[in-house]
Amino acid sequence: MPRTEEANQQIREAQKAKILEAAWRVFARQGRSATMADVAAAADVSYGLVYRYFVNKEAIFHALVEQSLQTKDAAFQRFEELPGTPGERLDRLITRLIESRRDHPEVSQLHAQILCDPTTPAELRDQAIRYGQAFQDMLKRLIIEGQTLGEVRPADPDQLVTAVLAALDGLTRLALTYSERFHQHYPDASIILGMLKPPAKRDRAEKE
Amino acid sequence: MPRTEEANQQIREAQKAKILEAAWRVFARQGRSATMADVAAAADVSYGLVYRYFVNKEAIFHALVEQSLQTKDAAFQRFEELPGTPGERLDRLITRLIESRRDHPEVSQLHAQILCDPTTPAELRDQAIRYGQAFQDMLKRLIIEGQTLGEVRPADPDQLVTAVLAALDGLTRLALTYSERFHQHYPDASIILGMLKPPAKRDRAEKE
Amino acid sequence: MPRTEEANQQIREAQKAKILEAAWRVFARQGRSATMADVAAAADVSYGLVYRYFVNKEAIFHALVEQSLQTKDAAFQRFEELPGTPGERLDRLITRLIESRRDHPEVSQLHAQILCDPTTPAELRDQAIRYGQAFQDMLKRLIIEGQTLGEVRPADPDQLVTAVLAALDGLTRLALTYSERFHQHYPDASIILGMLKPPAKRDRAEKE
Amino acid sequence: MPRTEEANQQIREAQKAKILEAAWRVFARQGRSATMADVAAAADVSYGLVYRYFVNKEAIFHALVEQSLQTKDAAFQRFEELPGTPGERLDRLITRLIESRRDHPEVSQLHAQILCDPTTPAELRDQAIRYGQAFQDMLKRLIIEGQTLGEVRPADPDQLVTAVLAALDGLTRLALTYSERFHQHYPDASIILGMLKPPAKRDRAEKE
DNA sequence: AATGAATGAGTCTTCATTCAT
DNA sequence: GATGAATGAAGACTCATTCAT
Repeated sequence: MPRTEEANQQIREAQKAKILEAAWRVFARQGRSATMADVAAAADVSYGLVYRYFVNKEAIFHALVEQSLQTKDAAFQRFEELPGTPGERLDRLITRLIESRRDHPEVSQLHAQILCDPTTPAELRDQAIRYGQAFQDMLKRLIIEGQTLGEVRPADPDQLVTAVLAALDGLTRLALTYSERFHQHYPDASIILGMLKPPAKRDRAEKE
Repeated sequence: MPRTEEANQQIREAQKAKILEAAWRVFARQGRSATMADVAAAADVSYGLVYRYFVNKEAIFHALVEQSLQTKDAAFQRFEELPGTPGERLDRLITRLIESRRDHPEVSQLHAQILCDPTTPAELRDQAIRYGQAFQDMLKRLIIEGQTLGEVRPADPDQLVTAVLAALDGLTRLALTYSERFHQHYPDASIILGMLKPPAKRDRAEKE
Repeated sequence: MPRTEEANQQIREAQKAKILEAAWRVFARQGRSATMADVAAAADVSYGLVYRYFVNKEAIFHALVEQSLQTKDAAFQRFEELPGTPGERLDRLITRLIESRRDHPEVSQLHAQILCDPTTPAELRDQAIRYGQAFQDMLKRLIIEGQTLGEVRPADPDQLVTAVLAALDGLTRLALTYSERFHQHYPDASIILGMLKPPAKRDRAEKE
Repeated sequence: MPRTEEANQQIREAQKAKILEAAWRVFARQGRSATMADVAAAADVSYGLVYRYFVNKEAIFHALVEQSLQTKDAAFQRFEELPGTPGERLDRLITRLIESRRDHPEVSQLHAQILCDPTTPAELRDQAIRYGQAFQDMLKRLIIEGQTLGEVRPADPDQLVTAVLAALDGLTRLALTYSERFHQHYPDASIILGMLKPPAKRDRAEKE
């Protein structure tokens, strides 16, 4: 007696989710060198089943990136609607990001792996790059607004965006690399924000 | 008639250098997944010859890290002897590092690859980590000195070190990832230094 | 629908047995220099499949030695329970061994190969050496008992054991080397037993 | 100023002898798996020079076998001229062989290696087999003569030859394999000779 | 839908042999 | 005659992917 079409659909979705969830863990830890067998084992699923849901290894990465994309997009969506001056909102955004990278590093780790590994196919890489775009756009907008109010350092907005991205990525990779030893010195958001804040009078005076 | 021992010595050094030079290019671009055949081809040398100069693939990485280690150590050595207040020297140090990462990214790239790839053997990883230690120590010293003079933001020195390292690493990886497209927005040193500079009065007032 | 676990179990055992059986033939003939491809081909199995059942080449040798170990141990076990005087039992033991080496030389051949090849890893070599120990012990016991009854030549039991072992090993290697041409002159057990039998009176008289 | 032709000739012979001497040691210990580099190093000679004197690795084995062939042939020649009854001469022959195998095992070891290693080319193998022929022939002759005098066990002479050869070969391989541990139990010649001596009366009675 | 046995192309490494000097 | 740098074919092992059940 065959299952109903609907029941099959549910099973399919559940299995796919289970595999993806396992893939998050496995690839975050072991990078692209993790094997399909690792994924299957982590998902507690048979070897061949992974191929029923994903045509190949790369497809899993696609799905992972896609998933993080959606999550982030939603998060930024919500963020844009929050109140406050641009400077205040930048504070909150950066603070939240730093905290989330410290406490839930999987997403950033996977991202770092994909971008760092040169064997990543171009298509997947581009997709991963696109992932940060929404964030970059928003950041740039906030920075420009903040600059008009004097809340943000008067520098090229694109450079400021780059610097913040770099710092965040760097934190992810350090966390990935040095692990425990590093957590003790995880920097406070205010330090990172120093890149955005207008310099102290003294500094400006010195430069002149 | 055989070559003189001296001539052989020269050939060996030249070949070893040629292979290492090729390895820099290949591994910086392709990471640990580059094959020995890639290296041999890049060095324009036969497959087996690479093994005459390096016992195995890992030995090449060791040699590369060792090489960068020496370069950096020497650079820091010279740096420590330069004059100026801690703040001024920090300025110069960071500026120089940012520039060198922008203009000669191979070293940092290789480093990022080795640390990022989870398959890197522990010994090699440790060696690569050691590589940054001299820099970290110096940075911390300068920061602490700078704080006593009020030139550096009054925050946990270890966190400041971490933040600077993260930003530099992040820049390397962004440069590696986004390549050309990214260079246009490569941040000015003053932005990165914003993490170290004392915050403007306004900020401090807000916090109180 | 997947196979039952039981069916898989059967397949695995059958395949493992098939590969081992092929390994017996291949390694007995070609020694440690036989390739994994040879084994796979002899087993009529793909290259990679051998590695599903044996982690590496050495593991196959271990399995082969282990297998012969069990066979021999069982044979000796049965033998120890047989009736007769020590001399009679020695006769039967040697006779049987000589015949089995003539008729089923694979085991002894593999053994000779492993011990003869200086590249054999120590662990495997030790295992192969252990293989003969049970036989040596029994032989020595029978010899000593036989000597008390005057059935065995009064000489150092260890030397007698060594001599018998040497003769048997020599037969194996000759069989391995000279093959067919040799079988016609394969010695009767009584000749080998001449090393154990008490010398004729005349001999003893001559020596005095 | 070129050397004289004669001087060159001398150099050539000296070098060839040096390489062969090194080859004896290296191949006796490591078998056919020893590398050409091993030989060159043992001869304290450059890598490429070995190829000037021997077209390839196999040629070295040929030369080694040839060399032992000559040595042995000469030894047997001398032996055939010695006085005594066949039985006495057998005693002396076997005794001497056993002693020489115990005290100078290199020749027999190399031989064992060549015959044992299945990768040995047929030509070389045949040459090595031929090596024992002179000895076998003499042995058979002595045995037959001894049998007419009642000094040797009345059995098929070919089988007796085979048994003696096997025992000697076995001793060599045991010596090669078990090394020191084995020397303590190295059998006395009289034990091996037991295979040739006529059985004691009791034995013959049993058989009838 | 699910399983895991089977395949084989790709990579590292060794070493006999060649060749320029 | 002598040297040792250079070559490349061969073999062990891994793992993404396919397929019979």
